[in-house]
Amino acid sequence: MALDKNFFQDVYEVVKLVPEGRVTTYGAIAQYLGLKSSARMVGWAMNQAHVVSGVPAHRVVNRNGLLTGKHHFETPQAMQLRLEQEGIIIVNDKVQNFDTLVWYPVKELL
DNA sequence: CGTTTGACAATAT
DNA sequence: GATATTGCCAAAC
Repeated sequence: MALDKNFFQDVYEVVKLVPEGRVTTYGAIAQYLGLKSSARMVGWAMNQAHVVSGVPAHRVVNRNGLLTGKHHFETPQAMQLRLEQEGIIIVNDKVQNFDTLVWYPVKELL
């Protein structure tokens, strides 16, 4: 984890730690980094995520379980497609069983 | 160098 | 319950 200096780097590491078939939220990541409501920075970081390889940004959704950032993917369908590929059911751009699939780094890695 | 905005979230009205 | 406001940090303008 190592919060060197790059906020983004930490975000990427946490996202990489997300288990397959599982999703996380911006707030969860922000919380894990010690912040409380700077989920926007996480979103910012994800904007750069497409530049970095190995960052499963498709596993990051908003606290509502909605695929808000699908538009930032190669194709808007890529996000939903990848999630479904991992066994996650997406309906109307929303993660089904989100409560069960959500993965909190603070809680799991603690 | 000051202002705006961004893949959000939590609180307040 | 839904809309409006605030917080947070960094990058783009």
